[in-house]
Amino acid sequence: MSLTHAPAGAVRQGSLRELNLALVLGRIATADRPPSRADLATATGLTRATVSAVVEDLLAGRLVSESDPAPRSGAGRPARGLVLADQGPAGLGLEVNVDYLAVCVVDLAGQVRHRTVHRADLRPVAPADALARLVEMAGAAREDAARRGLTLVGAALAVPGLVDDAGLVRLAPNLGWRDVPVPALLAEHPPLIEQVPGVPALVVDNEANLAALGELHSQPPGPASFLHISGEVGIGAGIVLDGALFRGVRGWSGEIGHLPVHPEGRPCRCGGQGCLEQYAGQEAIVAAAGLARAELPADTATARLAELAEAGDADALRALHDAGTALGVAVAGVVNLLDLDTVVLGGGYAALSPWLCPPVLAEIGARVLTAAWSPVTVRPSTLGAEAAAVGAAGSVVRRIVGQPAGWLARAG
Amino acid sequence: MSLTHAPAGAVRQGSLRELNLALVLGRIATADRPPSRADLATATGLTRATVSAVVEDLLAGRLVSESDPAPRSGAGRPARGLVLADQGPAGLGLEVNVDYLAVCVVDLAGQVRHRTVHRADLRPVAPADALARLVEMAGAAREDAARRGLTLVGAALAVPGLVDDAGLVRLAPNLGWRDVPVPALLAEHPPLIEQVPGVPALVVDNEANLAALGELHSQPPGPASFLHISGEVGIGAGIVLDGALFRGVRGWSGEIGHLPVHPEGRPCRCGGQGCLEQYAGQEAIVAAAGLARAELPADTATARLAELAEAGDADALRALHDAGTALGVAVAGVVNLLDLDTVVLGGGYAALSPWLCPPVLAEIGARVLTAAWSPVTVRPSTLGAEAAAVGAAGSVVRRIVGQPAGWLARAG
DNA sequence: CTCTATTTGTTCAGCGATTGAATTATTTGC
DNA sequence: GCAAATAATTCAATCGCTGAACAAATAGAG
Repeated sequence: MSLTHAPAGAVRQGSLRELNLALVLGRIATADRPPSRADLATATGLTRATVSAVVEDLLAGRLVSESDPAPRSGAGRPARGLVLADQGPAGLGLEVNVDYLAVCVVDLAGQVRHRTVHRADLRPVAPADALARLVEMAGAAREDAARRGLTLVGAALAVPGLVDDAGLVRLAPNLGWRDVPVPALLAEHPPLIEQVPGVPALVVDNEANLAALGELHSQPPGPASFLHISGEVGIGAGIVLDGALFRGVRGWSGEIGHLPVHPEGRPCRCGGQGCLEQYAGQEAIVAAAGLARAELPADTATARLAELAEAGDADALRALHDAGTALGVAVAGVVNLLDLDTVVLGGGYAALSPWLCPPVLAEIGARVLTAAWSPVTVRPSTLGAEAAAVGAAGSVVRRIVGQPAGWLARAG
Repeated sequence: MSLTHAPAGAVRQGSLRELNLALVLGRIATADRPPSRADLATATGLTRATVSAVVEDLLAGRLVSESDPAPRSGAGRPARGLVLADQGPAGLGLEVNVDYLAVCVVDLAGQVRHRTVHRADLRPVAPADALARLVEMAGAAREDAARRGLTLVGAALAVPGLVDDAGLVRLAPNLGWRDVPVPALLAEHPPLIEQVPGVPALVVDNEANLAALGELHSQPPGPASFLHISGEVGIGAGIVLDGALFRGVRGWSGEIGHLPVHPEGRPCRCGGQGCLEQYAGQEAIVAAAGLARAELPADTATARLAELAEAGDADALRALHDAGTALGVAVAGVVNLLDLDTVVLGGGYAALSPWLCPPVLAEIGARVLTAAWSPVTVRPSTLGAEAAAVGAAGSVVRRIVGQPAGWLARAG
């Protein structure tokens, strides 16, 4: 049933204002032009009187600011446009990946206001040391943010692996992490975050999930429902349904890399056989293209593949076509199951999408029952390499936009 | 982001009462024992004063009634228990399937209060005639319901095929239906439904979706997230996520029958190759068991298979094992993707589950990365053959429970 | 240049719904 | 029979939305 879900708990007097604060702020956030109070009233169904009162709260809390009057034709008192404040709360995005550390700061409007990437092979580094370096970068990010009038209200860390509810990294195979208690390790450093009710100080999540969120909130915003596939050494997917990330019962959704595409095919390190990862993972493509593993650091493998394909190298083109076909088989299954109309190729796949998209689309066309009535779009990610860090930071500020009352209670 | 979603529109004074009516009624519906007003107050976080006022509205609207005081030990004034009324609004469930028509009436509490099944081969019958028979059965159901004090407030029709938003049956291959405008055909008959704000008079939906909803609201209620697989001639799945049916972008989710399990295997009538349906569909199992298609009407095929397997017939056991393995490959993919912890085998699979579950579980164990940490349950459906009709009727009354204000506005 | 139409935004009395404390109701146990 | 305990109701106070009137600011007509 797709009913409008009622809030879980009791609805009291104050909830009313909380909900309308979120409603109006959300409208301001998603509008394509700075809306006036009158625009907001007609868009939300509230009276202008209520919108004025709500906006007054938002202005007082410095979540929105008035912009120059938008040029408008016709008579009447000119409107004052409302935009998300470029100062105030901001989100801290952190990412630990196989070959880099990334930190970024995203403001309310979703703009990336700070970004640092530190390239290094993290596999030989102990988790505590990797996190210590990240905290150092985050400290510098916080100072830079403060100079811009931004306050960090929460952090999200992207990790290429399975994370449980408590933030414990159960397994990050390509990083060599196992049962790493990230929150406990980070708690040993001085806090960088100003706590706000309703915003967790630290969220640890799968890199593919956060990259999908980044895509959802990118400019222009992605569709409400799509599948975002991060093709790295492993293959992870973030599933966005109706504008929300679907995490699964335990938060371990999106393991598309282990969808069986050749059930009696190559054995996989997961214990299964014929998993997608064995046919469309980075190592599989590199091997199929005839490139020796040794001469290629992980972070240049896709770039080298793209170069070769661009130059018309037959082995590389065949390898990419085969990988795209395997990917297409898996994607066709997902589309049949979930009836999605958009598939985004991210991570290492983004740069390879000119060669991957055609075979993926071919498999979808052949295997998806409903493709005849409704076309499926397959496109590369709009965000760059550190999409997960941006998505992580964005997920923090989205909480403020979704529940502004917490911030307002703090800021008075 | 798993935020509590705010209602889409403006939140006004009246919404407050609407939301709390739904909150309290929902609590009454899901409680295992009739709760008192005081119980509801502590459970919801509302004050007893508010709960009393809300309950008064619900009693006046005959959505709940007071039950005998629940036996309780200790001092104090005895509580008056509150239960969903066994009179008042009810849902009409309709089902057109290959070999039967079914009609049922479900009351607020989810009890099936009326049920009629008419067995017949519907394939040679024109859609309009099939629907006319169904309407005749529904008329009798309404009279029976009225005698029990029940008012039909909405109907849902289950069809084994693809249905679009407007209720047009795009394609029901096993029934031979194509582009059947069900709402228009039903509009030619006198209405059976008393319109209530917020409850659509007629919803047409896929049989697998509605069967999954039936399982969700069965006694005892199913888990909040699970996959329900209806194994008939085709194989459809209903995906329940966080207590809500996931329908996909266009309402065509759950086409699990066309998940590729042997990408270069048998051609499928969908145009793809190696679809699950070719290995675990009813016809495939029957053929693999060496049973001639002609001697078996569709509705007895699974019964006959179960008989043979029970008797130890080697061909039947092998056919079921192979089908279960194919099903397990597909299910393992779904579990990897969505991280579900429960899979329900319904429809024709329910009776065959003693032989299907073991190979399905084996494939899950071998292929699901996270199975080691979190076991996946595979079990047969608790509802019987006409699960879709019950789920359809249940989906109607769930709307009343979710939005009682509409009914109360009507009933004064 | 002035007047009118038009649109924006604010002010304020009224009202519905929740709250919290006090009150009433009803039973158990001493 | 009385005190303790639990259930449910009553009522003034309060919070936040509404609707209408009003003030502000501009374009266009004459």
